[in-house]
Amino acid sequence: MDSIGDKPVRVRFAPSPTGYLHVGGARTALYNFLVARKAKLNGDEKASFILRIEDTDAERNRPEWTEGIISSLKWLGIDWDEGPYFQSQRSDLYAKAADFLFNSGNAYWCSCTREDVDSRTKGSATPGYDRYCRERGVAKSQNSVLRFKVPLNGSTTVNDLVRGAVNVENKNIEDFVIQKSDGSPLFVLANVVDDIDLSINLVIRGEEHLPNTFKMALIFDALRALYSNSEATDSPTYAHLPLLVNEKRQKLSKRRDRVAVEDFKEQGFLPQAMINYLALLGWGPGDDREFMSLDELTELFELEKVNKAPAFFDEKKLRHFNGVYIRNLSDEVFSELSMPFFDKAGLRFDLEKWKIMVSVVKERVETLDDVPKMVDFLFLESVEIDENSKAKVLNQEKSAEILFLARESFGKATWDTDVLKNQMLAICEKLDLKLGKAQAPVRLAITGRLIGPPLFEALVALGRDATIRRLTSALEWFK
RNA sequence: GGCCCCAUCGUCUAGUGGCCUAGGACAUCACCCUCUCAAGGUGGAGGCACGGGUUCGAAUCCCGUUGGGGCUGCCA
Repeated sequence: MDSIGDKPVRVRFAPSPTGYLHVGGARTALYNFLVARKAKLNGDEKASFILRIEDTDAERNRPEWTEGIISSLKWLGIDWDEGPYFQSQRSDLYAKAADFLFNSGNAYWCSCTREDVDSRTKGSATPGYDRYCRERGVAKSQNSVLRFKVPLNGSTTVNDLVRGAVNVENKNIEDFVIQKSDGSPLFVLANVVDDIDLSINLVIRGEEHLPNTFKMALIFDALRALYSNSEATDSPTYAHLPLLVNEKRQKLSKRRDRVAVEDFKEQGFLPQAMINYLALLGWGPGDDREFMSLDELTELFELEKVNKAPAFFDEKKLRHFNGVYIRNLSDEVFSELSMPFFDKAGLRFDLEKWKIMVSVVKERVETLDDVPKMVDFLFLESVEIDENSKAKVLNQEKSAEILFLARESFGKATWDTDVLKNQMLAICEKLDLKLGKAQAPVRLAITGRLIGPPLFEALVALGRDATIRRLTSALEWFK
């Protein structure tokens, strides 16, 4: 989508600050961002990506959630051109629209309580509001809500870039509430008013909003006269994105699923990997490419190629992507990015030791959170020996000899990976063992585990004194 | 229940009537490489939900069935 007709593309991401930014929201934001960016790339210089905070529900909104959403977007590298606009600061607009809808006969006051409606419609074939107050001429009061007067006949069609034309009979749309009894607008009203006011011409959002879209189209038509002097007389184009679902194929939920973007940051995922993976959930470039930078995504992304079916957010694949992105980092950057994770692990960190390990660790982790776990033994006074591994080593023949000979030769060897390896090779020859077998007891003594980073780099980083000490204490196992 | 959406390997996808004996990636299995573990390499298993049409020809178009999901709030 290069442009909407001849007008500059104006898209928006409109989160509600009732929780952190989750991956589904992040993907929606990303697609909006890519569309605007691509439009600019193709010469639509005024294309704009707008951030709008939908905080009309005073009960649930918290400023700290807004902060969280904004910082998550920034972390991901998703930047907006305009805003953030806050709906809570634009009440006049919605009140004016609500008044207009009432005065033009498109809305009416309703004093029914939830219980009233439920008792009347119990057992009815058409649940939902029964239009009870539609012609009663109820006056505005502290207990009344404003409802939209949905046409009884005809049908409403929404043109969707992803799904094509979607149609619903108006009689199946209930007379929905557009303004609460406290005077604040509901989502459908505020959303339409702002889209008009901000001249949004392309709405990209999650599929859960598809049913709302019919109501919005109705509101839009009814409001046309109010805004007849403005440019926004054409309804925006819509693109409803397939939902992101959990393993049970249900919509990702903030309460049920652990999907906060900030959590992924905490766990040591890289924003570039997140972006790349998220972009692929519901879209593909058409060939077999999977790894793409933001610039490449911008160039290749096409809303029209977005899938219709829901996509499972697979953390396994995300981890794989993250590992690839980590391995592509320079040692310097990787080392730098690891620092906060060492802090978090609370180890007695030593930069000189770490420097020796950087490149070999980089090849072996999938998240930055894995980093301290892999080299913790370097920063501990003594290591905790894994019991299962110890049992294996004790069962293995010649373990004691290996440890004894290693301590002897390491005591006087030049402290260098190649030298140490050759020393071990000599021991192997003497005991008629393969290095793979012989290194195990030493590794356990030094790191406490049987798996870990390459042994000789680890020894060099640990230092001679600590190495000898750990070998000596391992020798105690055999007494 | 009603309205709406959706349906290619376990997962994400390529595929837009013949190039499909359905391609790639993650996960999985085997082997190779190897100081353990990774990474890398090679190979394997694994899919067009089902039933009808349309057509010389369908994963691709149409209808139905089944299955899944979303919405159904004075939330967004």
